Amino acid sequence: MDRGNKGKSLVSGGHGGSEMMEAMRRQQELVMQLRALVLPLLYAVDATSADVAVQLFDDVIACNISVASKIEGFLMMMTTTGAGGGPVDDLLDDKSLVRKSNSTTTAGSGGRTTEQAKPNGVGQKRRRNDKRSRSLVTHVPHYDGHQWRKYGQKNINGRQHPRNYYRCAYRERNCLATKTIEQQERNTGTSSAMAGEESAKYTVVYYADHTCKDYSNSMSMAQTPRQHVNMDLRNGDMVQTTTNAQEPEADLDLPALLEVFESSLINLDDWNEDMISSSPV
DNA sequence: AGCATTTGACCTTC
DNA sequence: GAAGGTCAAATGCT
Repeated sequence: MDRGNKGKSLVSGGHGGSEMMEAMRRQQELVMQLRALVLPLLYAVDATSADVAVQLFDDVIACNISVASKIEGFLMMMTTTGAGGGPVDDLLDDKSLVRKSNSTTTAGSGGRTTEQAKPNGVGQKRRRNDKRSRSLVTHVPHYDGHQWRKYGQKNINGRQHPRNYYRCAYRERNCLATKTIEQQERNTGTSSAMAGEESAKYTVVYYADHTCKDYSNSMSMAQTPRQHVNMDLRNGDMVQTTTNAQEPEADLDLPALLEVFESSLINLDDWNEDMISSSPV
């Protein structure tokens, strides 16, 4: 439904800062995808080179984050001092942003009350128009450098394909990152089902940031967890799971992985707002 | 046996 | 009340 778009505030185009943030974010995503592609293969060939690659990737990401934070600071200054004013007005125009934090105190009607209102936010509902979300369109929704565990699937009203819900596999480390993956409507004129699957695009929406990053990085330095990429035949979906398989994966879909660099579209409408709303106080 | 996924129920938001 | 998001028991897989 268009419910999710109802409150979608618009960052007016042409803001230099927004464009820069867009580029930085896109760069981050692409580096993460490249990291997920290269490291498993490299570890299978030469662990030493792989360690160097890990450092290089981390350095690139660190540089990116550094620049992004500077831009963020600049944007913050512009908005809090009232200069420009546009983005702030847009944000306040969104009802979801005004949504109070006291809604958490109302949790307590059903049978799971205390279990659900956990202090770390686990069990709290998120909305599709959550301002902290970022979306990505890709052919390979599972190659993002993180391990995910599926926890739900829903048929969405009026959609051809169900929406799949994933949370970070390191949730026990208080990593609240989640994402949803939804296959986009198939293009008309597709002659065969297989062709349709192969060219399928997925909308991936990320919620919250990974707080398990340090852990995964340190793990990759010492012993990169082997990742298995399996084909979920029922959904035509690839599932990346964390296992301790001994053999290097031979089932990585390289063409599909490479394709992501040509086809990924990052929808950054919300990212600028995200940076503003989630900035430290 | 242990772990991940599936799926129906429950809860929150709109 | 409908729709979306999450939980958790059941199920399947390795």
